[in-house]
Amino acid sequence: MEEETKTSQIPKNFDSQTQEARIYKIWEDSGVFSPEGSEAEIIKQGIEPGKPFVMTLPPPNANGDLHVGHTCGYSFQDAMGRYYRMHGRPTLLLPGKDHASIQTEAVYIRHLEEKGIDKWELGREKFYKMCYDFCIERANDARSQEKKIGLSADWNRELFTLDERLNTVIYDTFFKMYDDGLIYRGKYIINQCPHCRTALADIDTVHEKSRGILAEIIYPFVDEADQKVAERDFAANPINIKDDHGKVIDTKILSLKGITVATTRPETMLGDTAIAVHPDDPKYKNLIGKKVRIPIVDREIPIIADQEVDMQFGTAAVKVTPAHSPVDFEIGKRHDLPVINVIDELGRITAPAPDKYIGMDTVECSKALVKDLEELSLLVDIKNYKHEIVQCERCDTPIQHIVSYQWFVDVEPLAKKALAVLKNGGTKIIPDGQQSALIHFFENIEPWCISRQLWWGQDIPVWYSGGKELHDWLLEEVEKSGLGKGVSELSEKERSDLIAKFEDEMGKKVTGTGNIFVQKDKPENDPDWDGGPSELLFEKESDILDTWFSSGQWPFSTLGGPGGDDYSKYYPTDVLETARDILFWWVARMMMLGIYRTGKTPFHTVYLHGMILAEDGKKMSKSRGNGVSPMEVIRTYGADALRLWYYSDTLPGANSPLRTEKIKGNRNFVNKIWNAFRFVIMNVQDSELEQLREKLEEISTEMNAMSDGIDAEKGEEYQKEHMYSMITKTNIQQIDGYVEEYRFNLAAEEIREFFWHTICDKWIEEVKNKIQDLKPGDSTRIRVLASLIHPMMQYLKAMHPFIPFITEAVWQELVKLGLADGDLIIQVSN
RNA sequence: GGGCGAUUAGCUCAGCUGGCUAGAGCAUCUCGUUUACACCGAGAGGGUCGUAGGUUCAAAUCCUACAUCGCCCACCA
Repeated sequence: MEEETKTSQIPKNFDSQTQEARIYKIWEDSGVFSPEGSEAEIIKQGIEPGKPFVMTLPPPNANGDLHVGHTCGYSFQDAMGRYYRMHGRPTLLLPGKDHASIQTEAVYIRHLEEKGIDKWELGREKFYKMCYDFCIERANDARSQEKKIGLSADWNRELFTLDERLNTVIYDTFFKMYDDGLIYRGKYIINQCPHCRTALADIDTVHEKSRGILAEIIYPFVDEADQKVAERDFAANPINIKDDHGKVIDTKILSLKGITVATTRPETMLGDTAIAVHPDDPKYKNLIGKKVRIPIVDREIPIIADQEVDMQFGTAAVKVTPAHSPVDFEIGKRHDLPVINVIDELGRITAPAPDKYIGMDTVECSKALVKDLEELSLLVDIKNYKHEIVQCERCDTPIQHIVSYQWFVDVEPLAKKALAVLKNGGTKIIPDGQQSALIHFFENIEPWCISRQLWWGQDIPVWYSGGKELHDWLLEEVEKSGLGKGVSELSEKERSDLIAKFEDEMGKKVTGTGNIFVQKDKPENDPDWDGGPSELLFEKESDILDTWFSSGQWPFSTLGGPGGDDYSKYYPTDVLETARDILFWWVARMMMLGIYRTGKTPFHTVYLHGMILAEDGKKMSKSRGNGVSPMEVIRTYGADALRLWYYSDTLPGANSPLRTEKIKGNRNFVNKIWNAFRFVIMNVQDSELEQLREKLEEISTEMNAMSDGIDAEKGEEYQKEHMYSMITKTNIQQIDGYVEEYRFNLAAEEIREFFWHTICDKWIEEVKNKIQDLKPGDSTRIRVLASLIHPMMQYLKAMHPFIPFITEAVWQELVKLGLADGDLIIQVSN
């Protein structure tokens, strides 16, 4: 009768939906999510606490729900956290949320647009406030989802990347880098997204194949006498026309009127400042140094020689537009060419282009020019042409290369140090292949543009005396003059002369010196200004920082930065676990900024989990509608089932299609664990609990003392009693080894295999047979049961980091029976 | 153009530093209601480990080339 009662008390199936929330509450209440809490518990169990185990968790973007990639990361982070916590290390998993500047701004703008609200009408201040509230709300949602996967993070330390506490650290880095000359303001060719209306770092762009045109245009010689040279040299060197396979099928002789160039973007001719040819090209050799006239614009430009020009491509002569092509910008620098910018921030043609074209967008202008050139008989050819274009990563708008003043970080010296760390093993990337990729990235790194013309993000802590326009104007003048000094180093005379020139050119009165103040708060005075404080204008930098500038400091900013309490205890951190696709964006920056700011690499290991694909093997995306919400999976199969799938299937370096049937299989495994213990609990009589407890303790003591295996001399009975425990112990050691080597798939497989097919299929069946005829209270029965329960309980501990909910749920049942004590989450074994 | 990776059972994938008849989950087939679990158990079928060479006593595992596929980076007009 009693047996029946007990069985009916425990449901046949583990109901993850109701149980998980209850279990999570137990953990939160236990206080062990904080390193202080876990340390106290470790000490309480009489164990000397080990070195803290610390992970700063990748902050998800606070603009949407968690996706399967986020919960994948959390599963690995949590497994490591729980594992080391249960191995006596005070553990800190530090959570947060990322403001994700450009991405969130794009998301929020769309959100506003749906409500018919325009960003520009709203105004900066209001937009910021509303976006902030939006993020905080989303962050709350995200947090509750993080709890659902079982994340044992220290919520009291959670931070948002725009938190004031972080700003302080981040600005300190900015100031230090500025002082070290690593941050500078400069006029360079940048990627401009006309839709987002901001500059973008190279890494924030994507390259896509696109259909376009290739137009051949004649730039007539200024000196008609040059046609004679052309007549001789062009005829002697006809252009080969090739088919798709590179076979020469025809030849043609170039127009003698001038130089024929091929371009995919005719509109940029408005900003051309040279024609470049290869120095050894026999066609053009004798024309180097001569001049041609840009059609329509009527500007004379020189023919220059540059090694970059490919003699085999097109007409082997290129137009050079330093303002609108990165390659041309470099050529321009080498030959000291003027930079004429004819495209504005919105992607429209602007002065000094001819009036007719001003205001057109680039495609419109290109069409108009082609037509006009044709009328002038200067268009030789136009055909469809497939080529790669650069797009904004966020909105897919083709980016415009334009020249403008931006803030840059000279990352090269930082990359060198990071490279050294990678090469000497200070930080190891898993998988290996990605380590090579990162090395390659560091070896080829370019200056990082960190200013964005956006509203959502961190202010750049800079003030301009007399206004930004004046400063940038002075910068340009100083550079042109070749004085070789900065704006701040101008003599009084030089400065007043230049300012007078500026006032004259711009037709406005200057109230400031053009100096720059790198600080957070508005400066009170400018020592070089003598016009009286009331008239002094300080303009705040309106640009904001690239989001990766702050998230790149995450491992130490969250710990309070150098000098902070947490920093001294918990930095450098141990492992950084994240997705492979932000290796260059985030991991690279954390290494560079971390080493720069602290002198230490921020983590010894970077574990990159695989990318999760939809069941159809493609990337999950909203447009395809093949996305799967992790919350839905958790609701259906439970968090443990999903976690276990991650461990066994999302290997580093792999792309893993989500397999529902496997998750279902894992759910079955979770249920199997539940029922295995259900069997045990059902069999044990209340009257036997006392004896059983004693026996279990006895085995525990024996097992702790035992190191290399069972002592055969102790007899057969003894062996029987400890056999299961011994085998289990060995198996657990194997699993520990896997975890410490980050081979989670092997650990997960082993756990499944061992518990299901050894403990359940073999041992439980054996025990069933052994106790079949024994009466409750029989000492053999107690011994047999204990010999099974002991290893099963040990195995619960080993399984806990992977599948925390079911193991804790079972453990709590054992606590009820007095067979276990405390919470499984902090059962420390050393 | 450069970098990284993949190719193993019907499907999705394991297989670390080379070594017992190559594994798992799911799927398929046969049998089984034995008081933990049918979200179960017992068992079965199924692979010349992309191709061609090479190193070795021994290769899915190391090397070379090729083929196919994928991802990332990139300034060819």
